[in-house]
Amino acid sequence: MCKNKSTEDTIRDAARRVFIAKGFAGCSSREIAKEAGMNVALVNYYFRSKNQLFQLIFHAAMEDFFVAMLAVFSAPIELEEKLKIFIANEYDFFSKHPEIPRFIISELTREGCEFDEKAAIKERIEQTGVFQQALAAQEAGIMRKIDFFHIMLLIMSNCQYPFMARPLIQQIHEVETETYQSNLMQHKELVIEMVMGYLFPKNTNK
Amino acid sequence: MCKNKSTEDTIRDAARRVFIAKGFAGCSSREIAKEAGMNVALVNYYFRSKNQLFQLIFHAAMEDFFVAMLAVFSAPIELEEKLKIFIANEYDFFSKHPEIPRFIISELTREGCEFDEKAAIKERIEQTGVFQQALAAQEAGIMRKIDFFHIMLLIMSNCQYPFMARPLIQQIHEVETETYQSNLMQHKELVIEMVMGYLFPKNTNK
DNA sequence: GTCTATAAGCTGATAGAC
DNA sequence: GTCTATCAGCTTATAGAC
Repeated sequence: MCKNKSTEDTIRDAARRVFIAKGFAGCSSREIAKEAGMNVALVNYYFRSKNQLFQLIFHAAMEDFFVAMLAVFSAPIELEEKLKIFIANEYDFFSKHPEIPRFIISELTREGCEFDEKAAIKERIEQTGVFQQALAAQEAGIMRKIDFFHIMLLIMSNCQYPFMARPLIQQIHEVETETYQSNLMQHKELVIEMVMGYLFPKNTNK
Repeated sequence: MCKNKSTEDTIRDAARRVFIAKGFAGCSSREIAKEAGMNVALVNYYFRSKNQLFQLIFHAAMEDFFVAMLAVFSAPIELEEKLKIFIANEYDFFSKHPEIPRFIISELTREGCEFDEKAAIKERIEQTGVFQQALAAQEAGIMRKIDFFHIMLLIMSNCQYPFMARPLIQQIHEVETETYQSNLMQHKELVIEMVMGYLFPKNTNK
């Protein structure tokens, strides 16, 4: 009901938009202030420095990114169904936030982007029990025996790249952005079929 | 035999390294000059402006990128073999130039990066005849009937993302860069198996 | 909390000496 | 061709008035 966002929140939201669109190096504090309808002094009053504001936005983006992944892994369902839903969820999430994968990868590549700390992503994935579930499925002969590294990379490649690469693919295929997006909805089904077919090969000898 | 590169070439090579590592917004003309062991005035003497130098580097990178793709498409070999070699070649190329996909996608995303012009990638792919080859294979029932858009996106996702996402994947899996690179060599085989298996389903009923 | 004014430094680009 | 010196304009960040 409170339509009046605080100054702090207004700046934070503007910063998120600008940083995600242009990256840390691609924008100035003044640009963020302008986007928020404020002035530079206010940005530094609330967040001390451009870098500190950036860390805030970046860590929040990483958190959203991983939370979207972890939620499904924790669900008490069969592995095959779980991975299927996982892929579908990733497509839904990135349809709403298509810039996130490029933003995260670009900024992690940039020197001076501290992020060794906390996170501990692997631990958090382990805690969902999905590793053991995969191992069990592999032992039972249901799932192809490949390392979790490859499984994750496979899925992430096919879920994230299509959103990151839109400008490049459009350069090649000369389709409108709307057409591109609807093509990705088809691509999702195709990815599910291919990845699941590969990870869970059915010996269809009746 | 001529070990003395010209000043122009020295600056161009330095610019390539710096631009590809840090992006247009992430570096200054002075930094490029310093990397080349020159001063700013020389950079602008030979290339007029930072932006003009960037366009030169970027267009050359795009050209290398697409030439690496097109070479295989033109070969007079069977489609299945062709795509297999294509994937292997992409992995070889990106092993040597792992920053290229991220560089191209990041800069194409940046506003102010002109590149609608020339290129005409689609035409150049069409001229290799690989489209028709795919259509023929689909008509003959050898190849799964999906649009070339999806085939390309599938292959590019699985060939480019693993190189772009190294910092992110290392964040998750906590492996050394050397280990990561050797994992990608395994991943190549896995990608070939999965993609080829999906595109060319064999009804193994003997 | 919010503003203007200002600090000190970096930026792209050029003029002019050699 | 190569250099130093310099330009106007932008950058991050802060000091001080209100």
